[in-house]
Amino acid sequence: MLRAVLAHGPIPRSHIARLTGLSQASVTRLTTELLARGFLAVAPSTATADVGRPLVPIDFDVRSWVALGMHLGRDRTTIAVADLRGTLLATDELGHEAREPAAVVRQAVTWLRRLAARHAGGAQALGVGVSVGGWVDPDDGIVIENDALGWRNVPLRSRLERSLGLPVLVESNVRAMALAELWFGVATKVRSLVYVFIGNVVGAAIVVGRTIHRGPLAAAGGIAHMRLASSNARCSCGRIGCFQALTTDMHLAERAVERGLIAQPSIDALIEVARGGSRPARALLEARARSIGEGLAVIIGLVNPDLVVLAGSGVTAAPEYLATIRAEARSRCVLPIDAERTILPSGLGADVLASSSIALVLDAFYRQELPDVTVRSTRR
Amino acid sequence: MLRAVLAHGPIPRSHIARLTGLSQASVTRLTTELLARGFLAVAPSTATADVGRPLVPIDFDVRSWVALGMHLGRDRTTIAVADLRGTLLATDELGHEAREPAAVVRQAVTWLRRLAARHAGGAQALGVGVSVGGWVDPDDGIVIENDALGWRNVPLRSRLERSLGLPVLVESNVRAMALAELWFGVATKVRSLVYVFIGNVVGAAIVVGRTIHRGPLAAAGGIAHMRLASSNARCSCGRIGCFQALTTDMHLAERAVERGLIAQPSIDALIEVARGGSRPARALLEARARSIGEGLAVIIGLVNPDLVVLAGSGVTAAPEYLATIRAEARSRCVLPIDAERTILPSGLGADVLASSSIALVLDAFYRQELPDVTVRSTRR
DNA sequence: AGGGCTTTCTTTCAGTCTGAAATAATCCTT
DNA sequence: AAGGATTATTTCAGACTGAAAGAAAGCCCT
Repeated sequence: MLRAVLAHGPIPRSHIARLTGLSQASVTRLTTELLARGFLAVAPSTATADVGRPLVPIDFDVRSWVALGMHLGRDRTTIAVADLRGTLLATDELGHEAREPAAVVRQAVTWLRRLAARHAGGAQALGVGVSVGGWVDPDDGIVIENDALGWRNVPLRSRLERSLGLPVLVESNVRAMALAELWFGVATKVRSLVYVFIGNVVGAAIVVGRTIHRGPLAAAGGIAHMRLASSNARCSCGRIGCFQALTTDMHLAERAVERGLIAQPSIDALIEVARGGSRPARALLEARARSIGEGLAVIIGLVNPDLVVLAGSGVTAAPEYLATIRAEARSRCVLPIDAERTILPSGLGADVLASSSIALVLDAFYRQELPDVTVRSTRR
Repeated sequence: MLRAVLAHGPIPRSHIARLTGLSQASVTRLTTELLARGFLAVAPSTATADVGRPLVPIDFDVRSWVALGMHLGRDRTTIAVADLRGTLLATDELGHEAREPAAVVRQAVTWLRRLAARHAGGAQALGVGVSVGGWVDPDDGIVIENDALGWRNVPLRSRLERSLGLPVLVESNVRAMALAELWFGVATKVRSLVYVFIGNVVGAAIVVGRTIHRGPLAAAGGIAHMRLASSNARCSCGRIGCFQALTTDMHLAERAVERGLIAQPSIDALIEVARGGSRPARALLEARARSIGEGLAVIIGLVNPDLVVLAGSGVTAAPEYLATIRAEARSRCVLPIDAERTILPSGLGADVLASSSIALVLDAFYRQELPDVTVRSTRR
């Protein structure tokens, strides 16, 4: 029901009933409960049909509840406050003072408290979504391994729950971003999805039946060392031709430096040069796009999702290569895929990090998995 | 509930309640309904605890219902009758007289009717599972493409339902086999699974949350053209190093002929020679095992299933190479996988084809997806 | 202004499913 | 034959559902 409200903005009860297949009676009962709990509110009625009892549009109550989120990145923490619809009310970025878990957590907690106090307007917080890179076990809320921060087995959830007194949802950043895409991005109407992130690291998240598939080790989505045939670049794992070695920003930038196209290894500089007309720079970026397409073909062949969403600086910084990616994926794939429709760039803008941490909370909320928030129908 | 009965054989109601988490009251109600409908029966009581009211073991009623199945292969049709537990009551193989859909279907229907009449003992048939190679759309029951039989867009289900008057479930053979593994094989206790078949063709099936994931084109599990780096064998698709080109029986047999190891391209002959001590023959098989392991590493990294099940003549005919497959997969995989536990050979014997067609019916039955069979609790 | 008309929303009612707890059943032990 | 132990059944109340009847709230028309 909440999904119908999310998807269709302010919406009258009778439409909800039609969309969800529930009876009007059930919708009324549920909405009264949700109105009482402060999750929904009556929206100002817009001009509607000129006959019959007027529609009463229902919408999320953006005043009484908020979701909080934080993304713990290599160099900075992004914190966010958002309403139930996922609209960001405020975000902030904090440069790390130190990378020790204790210091990062302390800083994030302090500033998140402050941000919430200032922008939540007295609303209650549903919970806190924590998006963090590397290998994460969401069930226990533990960061198993994060090279960027140098963390190993950090019990993030228990620490944060203790100091914030709110439900905390820890998840890998790639999976969090996939959820954001699923709720607020281009994948809202899709059942299965593979989200592919290509930036300084590469990773994927698999969604089947609108549920993230994590696997027993919470490690599903590992595409870094998928072997591609198109090159023999050496990967940090010691092997040759890994997807990671061919597609990360860093790899490309280093190649460009080797070839004297740019002075410092920076992907932005390389894109700049390519846009300036440099043939070899463009060739490098084209080659990466083909590698990405090649990898996608493998993923699409194996998983055949409704949709593939591409994200990360490796894709968004130079969208002009999307066509190459699509063409390569299509030609490598035995399936007759419609690449224009099934391979899409991320629908989230610059606020991906903030949105993705928020998506963790709202996903749990919509699924009724949040510990203290359960909705049952009222009977009088 | 039925799953508990399937897993734990004859089992008293109170145990079912404990296993399923239902209350004893609900279990009683459901069992009485299922007993009345002839799905369950009271089993002969075995000697049990020597105090208290004796347990009444409940088991499937193997007399009043059966499942029927057929596998349409390249050269022959396998037909089967089985009880609700999946135990085969009778199977038969029919060589095709012709490969036209009409001829194959007519023959299969005739003989399946006869087999059922003879071995079902008056039991009703739940439905007919049809396992067929190639690209199949199970929703519409259409065989989109099957090269072995030369079929294109054959509306198999509608034809069979008309002539048999029973619910018909059409599914690709690989997915049917994965279901059989899920219900009767080594994957009964597992939530997610990738089933990898390697024989004259290669293919996979993906199970997440004990449900087959098919994807929008019903094409999930395509691993044939996944690129491996270990060789440059040319695939029928025109590319180099495809998984298919490196691992099918036919490919291996042809290689062996090229190298003069055997006279006729036959995988069995090659295995024979290798077992006889031929170094180059063994090297060929070892190389295939490593290729398979390499492919598995990609699959495991991406999907991270609870379990990988290997099947098909490419694996079962020469089980001595399983260790190589596992070792290669483990070494190629960045995850710390326990290959001995998570990569297993199929748990089904020679009756795979029959069992897999039966699994289609029982899977639908257990999920209550069979059109005329729905169970609701009784109230008096 | 007030009675129809139309549509939305609410309430009533009956039905289904559930589990807790009381009750019945059935065996073994003494 | 009574007592004990345990399983199976029934009774009961609670939760949820949809169908249908009823109330509400606007417009239209005279």
